[in-house]
Amino acid sequence: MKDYVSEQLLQLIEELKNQEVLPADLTPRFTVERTKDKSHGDFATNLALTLAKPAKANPRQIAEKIVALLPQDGAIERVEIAGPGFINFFLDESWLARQVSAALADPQLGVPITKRPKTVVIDYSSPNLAKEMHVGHLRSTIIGDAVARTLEFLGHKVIRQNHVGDWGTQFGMLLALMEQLRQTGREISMELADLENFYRQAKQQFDDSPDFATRSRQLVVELQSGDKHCLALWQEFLNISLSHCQKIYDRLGVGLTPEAIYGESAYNADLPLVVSDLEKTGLLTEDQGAKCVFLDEFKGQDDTPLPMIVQKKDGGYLYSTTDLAALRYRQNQLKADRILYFVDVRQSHHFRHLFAVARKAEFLAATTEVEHMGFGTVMGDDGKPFKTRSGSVAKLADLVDEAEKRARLLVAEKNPDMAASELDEIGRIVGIASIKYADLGKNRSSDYLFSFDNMISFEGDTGPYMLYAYTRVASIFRKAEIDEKNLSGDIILGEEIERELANRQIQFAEILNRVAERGTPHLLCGYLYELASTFSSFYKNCPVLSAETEESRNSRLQLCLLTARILKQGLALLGIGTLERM
RNA sequence: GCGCCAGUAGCUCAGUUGGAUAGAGCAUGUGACUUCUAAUCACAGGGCCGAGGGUUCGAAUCCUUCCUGGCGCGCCA
Repeated sequence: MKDYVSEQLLQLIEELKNQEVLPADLTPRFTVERTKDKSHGDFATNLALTLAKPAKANPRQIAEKIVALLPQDGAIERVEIAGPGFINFFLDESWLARQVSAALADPQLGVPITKRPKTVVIDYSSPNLAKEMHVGHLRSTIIGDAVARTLEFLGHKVIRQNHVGDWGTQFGMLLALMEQLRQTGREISMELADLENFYRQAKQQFDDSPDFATRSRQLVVELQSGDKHCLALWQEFLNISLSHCQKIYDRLGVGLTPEAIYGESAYNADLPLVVSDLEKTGLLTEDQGAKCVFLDEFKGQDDTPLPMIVQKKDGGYLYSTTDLAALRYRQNQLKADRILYFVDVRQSHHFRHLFAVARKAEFLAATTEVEHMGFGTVMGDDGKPFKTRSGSVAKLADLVDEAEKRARLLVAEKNPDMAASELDEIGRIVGIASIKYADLGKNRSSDYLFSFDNMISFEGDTGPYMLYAYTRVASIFRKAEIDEKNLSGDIILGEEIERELANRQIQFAEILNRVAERGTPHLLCGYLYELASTFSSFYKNCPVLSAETEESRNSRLQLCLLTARILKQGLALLGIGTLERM
């Protein structure tokens, strides 16, 4: 609708140019926005205000000219000029009602499939397989997942890439410990059940025992040269670690599968080629024995050029090299039109550098968009990165356990007679929803404070509130005992709150497009919360099943149905499941 | 030292890229359950948008100088 109004205004500007009210070379910047205040209509534009200066006229006079030129339109009931020269648009009620009917008839709920589908590669989650997944992986995993789902819903082809850390020197000490345990006849898979502890043991031995450290380094070299024994140990380790990750993904309802795994080691063979190709394009410089790329835009202290080192003086490669290889693979093999990285915002400098080098080296097509979708740190009550009470990094699995436990407790409090199995199920869904909603609801790029108390408080803007809102709609249909497929009749927007609800409902598409464009699921959370809260208010004020007339009852049932569908779909795009009762 | 990000109600956070009277939730206070789930709803109080200066019809938003906090900055990832 916003786009539609903008379109008309653009035509109108041309008309004004023909009339020589405006200079011909002018391309005005203006906005069409939803209003905050109902008295300002449903939409408003500042066009007349921005035109005042170039037209050398009073903004209100220009506004009048604009209004006079606006075509008669079924969607707009009336137009008003207000304040210093804003033009306010009031939506036609029957038009709004028809939009609701159309959305109900549409499996996409009124959200158009994109006319220009893109292949979008999304790099997210990407844990280090040497350790267990911890709280630091939460945001990348669930924000990336939500954006992936949203892009798919809009009709794009999404390729998920889980760029796991499965290579590097730390694997030497892990393999050394595996080897040692095997010699003493211990069952390795058992020992690896607690990855975190395994890593700690290996690290400790590495620090304490020179023999162990030597063996570790030796194993790294053997692994890199493709030694069979080493590769087998390494593969065994990876399998176990990956299955830990998959377990977390499944619990969290994250749409990552083994198919998405394409780790650092996948690029090993490519690394020398990256370096030689950089050399061919003349970008490579040797500096103090290391192979570097220097770009003029990247300066360090005292204006000294800042290199991107792609090969160390000992011949080893670095993460920059791997990232370049990955970027090229995504461009050439995966045919990406757009590449998104959901990685800690602290790496933003690295990514700027990486993208610039990749462009210069033509590893990326000029038309390919690449964006670092950085996210902030999860903080504890003390304002420092979130840790457990004992001061160690919080394992994701423990976090999920805790959330489920707390959620179950509160659900049990509300439903003293509920069967244990149902409590488990509901507690699980509510717990996960709480964690995910609390995280996804915050602006991606800033740090946020993690608090179980806030997110499982069950009051206000929380995951549980969203699920509760959904169950209330669901219960209406249970009670009514009607098949939603048989609902028909016109939508009647008699009450102000009904109008408001309809207005929200038809906004879904606009929100999803913005989420997809900016990689910001918190906009969807905010929208769904407003929808749920508008619905709660409607639910209070407008009896549905006992509505005064049959027409009103039918209309309200349809408003309920669309609310339910948008809530369910919207939450699904966030990776949050719904419940029919709770 | 250089660079990036942040500073909005007691707390946690929004603020549609410069728009109309800066908004939510929690917490506090008041009212509403014989009526579709009160995990709810309605209402109230609460603000020098870190500070100063500038740009203009109009600034939380843009520019500038400071203050405070966080994070980066050549062979880790």
